[in-house]
Amino acid sequence: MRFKKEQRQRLLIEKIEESPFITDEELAEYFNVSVQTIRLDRMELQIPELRKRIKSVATNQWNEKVKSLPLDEVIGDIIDLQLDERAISIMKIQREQVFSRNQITRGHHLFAQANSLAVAVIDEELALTKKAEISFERQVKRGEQVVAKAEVKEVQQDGLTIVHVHSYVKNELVFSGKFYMYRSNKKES
Amino acid sequence: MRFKKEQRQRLLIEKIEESPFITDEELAEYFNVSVQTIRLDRMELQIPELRKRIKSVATNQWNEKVKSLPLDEVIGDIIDLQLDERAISIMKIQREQVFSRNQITRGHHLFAQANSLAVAVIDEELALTKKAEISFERQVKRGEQVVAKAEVKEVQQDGLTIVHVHSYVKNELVFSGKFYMYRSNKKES
DNA sequence: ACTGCTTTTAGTACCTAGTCATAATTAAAC
DNA sequence: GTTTAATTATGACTAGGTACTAAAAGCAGT
Repeated sequence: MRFKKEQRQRLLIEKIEESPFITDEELAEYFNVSVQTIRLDRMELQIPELRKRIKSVATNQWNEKVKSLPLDEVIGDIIDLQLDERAISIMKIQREQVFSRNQITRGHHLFAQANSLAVAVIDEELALTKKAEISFERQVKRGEQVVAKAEVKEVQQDGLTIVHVHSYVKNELVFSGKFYMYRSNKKES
Repeated sequence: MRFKKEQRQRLLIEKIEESPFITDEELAEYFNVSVQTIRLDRMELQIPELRKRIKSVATNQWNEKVKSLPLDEVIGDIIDLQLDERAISIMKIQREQVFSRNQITRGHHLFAQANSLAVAVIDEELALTKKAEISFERQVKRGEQVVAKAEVKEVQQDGLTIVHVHSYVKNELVFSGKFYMYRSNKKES
């Protein structure tokens, strides 16, 4: 039996996402319907024709290659910042940040958000991480919004600064870390 | 004056390389010759038609994307892997990975390399990081090649696995970390 | 069983950005 | 000034569509 419209259209979206270089004819064969049906579906779903899909893949990545370089000096969006005191950033977990098998966020993204927040909160041209103790408290899934809160705990006379970062999804702790930061061009990150 | 054949063909190659999404008609206008001449030129020079050029850009980059997701599942290139024993990966620091001000690698990239190596070394469908203690020993600059070595230190009966990762630039320790990993769908990363 | 509605097919004309082949025109070389 | 090379024109055909019209099939309620 062939699928009915609704399901076919859902599958169509997937199919095209998965392999955008497929013609209407091939799709028609795949779904065992006429070419016209596929075209109606594409129209309803606002899916452009093959050539435009190909072109957009080509141009997107043309642009991405040029573009995707800045943007991530800080991971996540900083929404509050009190230098040398505290800072808050939010980050929504995207598809690219999760393991495809189970949709769980790969740890280094949570670390990156926290670490870059720890860098940002310090009132200095540049701070570098010297050491960190971190703990992943609960799994974070795709689509969830992670709120990271950094607090400067201690500034030693040599500049070493201890920053605590706690990350939450809806008030639930998902990550915590204690970062030992050096100011300016002293040590490492 | 219009160029003569030889020169026009040299420029044609450049032009198409520079902006591969240009039609024969636009090229004809650009060089002030007929469309047919452009087509003859393309034939002589073995340059495929617009649609094939677009498609090849798209497939190239689509493959890269498809490849670079699983390849991105591990940060850096794994060059040695002994499951549940040890693993080595290398990563060359690119422009995008450093602070533009001083060319020092942002910490989360070193962490990401180490963390994903710790995930990879574990002989399980999927491992998640529970906790980590890490230390940035020396600054890493753009262009340097970081060699991360992971060693499985301890596997407890509940599956908790401790992995040590040491990262080097030319035999000099730049990063070290102790990762507490859970196997499969137990806790967090 | 018949009506009314949605869904699916079919068919036509037209489009873009080409290919391939042939012929005619123009420019350059000797 | 003729020959050769380069350019342009012309017509037929292609893939992968759009846009539109119209017929047929499927089904749901009465």
